[in-house]
Amino acid sequence: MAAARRIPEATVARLPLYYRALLDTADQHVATVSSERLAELAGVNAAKVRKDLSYLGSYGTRGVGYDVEFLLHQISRELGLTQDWPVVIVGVGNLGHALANYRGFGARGFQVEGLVDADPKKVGTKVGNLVVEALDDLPRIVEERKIAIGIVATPASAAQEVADRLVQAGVSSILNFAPTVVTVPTEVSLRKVDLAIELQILSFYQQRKTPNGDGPPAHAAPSKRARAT
Amino acid sequence: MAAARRIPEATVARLPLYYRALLDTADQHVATVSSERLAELAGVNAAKVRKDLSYLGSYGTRGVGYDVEFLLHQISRELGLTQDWPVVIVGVGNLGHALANYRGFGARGFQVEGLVDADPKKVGTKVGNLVVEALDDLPRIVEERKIAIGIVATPASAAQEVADRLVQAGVSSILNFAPTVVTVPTEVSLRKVDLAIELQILSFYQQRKTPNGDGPPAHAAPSKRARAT
DNA sequence: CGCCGCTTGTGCATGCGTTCTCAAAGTCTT
DNA sequence: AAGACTTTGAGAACGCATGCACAAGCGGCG
Repeated sequence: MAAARRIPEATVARLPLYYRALLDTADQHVATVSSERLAELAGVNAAKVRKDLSYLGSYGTRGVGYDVEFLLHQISRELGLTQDWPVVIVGVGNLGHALANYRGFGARGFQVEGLVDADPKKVGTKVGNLVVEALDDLPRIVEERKIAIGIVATPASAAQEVADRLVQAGVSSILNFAPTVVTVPTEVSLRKVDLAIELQILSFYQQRKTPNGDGPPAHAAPSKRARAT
Repeated sequence: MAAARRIPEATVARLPLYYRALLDTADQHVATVSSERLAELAGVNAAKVRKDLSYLGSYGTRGVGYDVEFLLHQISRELGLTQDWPVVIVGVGNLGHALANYRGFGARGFQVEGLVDADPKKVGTKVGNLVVEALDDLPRIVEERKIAIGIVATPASAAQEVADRLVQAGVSSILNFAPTVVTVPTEVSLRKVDLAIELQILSFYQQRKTPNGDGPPAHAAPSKRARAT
């Protein structure tokens, strides 16, 4: 079993897609899938599926396809889903609230085991079956509940400090929902989800579709100098 | 003006970052920024900033940098943020609720002008200052309010049908939050945000960090050229 | 007025990711 | 048991994105 394989980042990002597709397939009591079928379910193309899976090992059978249960096991092992990951959510506003109640996390082994907010008025209130705790208790919470993953769902202004505190408390992976850039030490993993940015990207392509007739002259001498002479 | 410039996808995805960084800069009454400074604020490197911005045009001044206001205008024009984009959210569960109340959208010109749910019990209830409407009213809503962008915040099981209905109703850009693959005609833009997938990606790297006893050796030589025959 | 220092814009090299293609390797059929 | 058929796994080519390095261009200073 060749350990320490180097799996490209792009492949890692697609493994959860395959995982989900395989779960669906298993639910329908299908024993094997071809790369073609899996590709269809995951919304990618077949060659990519095969190459991605080949990074994990030669788990397919030529002429047949992949054993669904076996592949599920391999991918979940690779993704670290064979264990449960307790997570803490910092910031119990609209978004934090929704995330705390989001069933999709628990279903994949991500149990929300802590809800934290800086606002004293929120501390002590219940969300689902959890009680909101104080930001200052973060180190204790993280240690006691062996939390490795933190979710930042605060306003942008608080995000960097919260991230710092999470790192300080011992968290080594952070998922940031705040609309701002946060930096963390290199040994800490960081991913971000920015809702407004996704819309802006859509807006870019949308705008190119709708030739909105009344378009103002592109070069509408916008204020400042900067282009004179 | 050289219209129809082709802007690489990777660049488009970063323009909102620059936009946000520039807004912050403008708030501090700073008139010009260098690519270096902008890179720092956006969390990328300076060469990338310059290359990205060069796709928009030669808007910088050598020896000086970029005029903040001018660049803001150019980027917002390119991203289509000079106009307002009414959006409709389908699915008023936890997530839909949070999205409906999320201030970040409105701040960038994305006004939520419709909330739709298939559940008759939810129709008629108020969320913020909007009343939830019926799924069947989607065509009317989209047309009357000139909505081009739809947000899917339903459970996975409903997502594909909702997407189909959105397209049918005339929406041409969709942001999908449901944890499933949805397909749309090629002329419709589609982006997805999958919360659980982000956590799974973190889990992958997290697992490689924590040498959890029975696991593979902790250090997976990162610089390994791996290419054994 | 010319020189100097700064910052942009871009050509180029490099690396990563995707896709095409096909031999290898298995199953199924007869 | 052998040949036909199917599907994987990987080599190779291609294309996109990144990062380096530097000339071109601009403002400021002497």
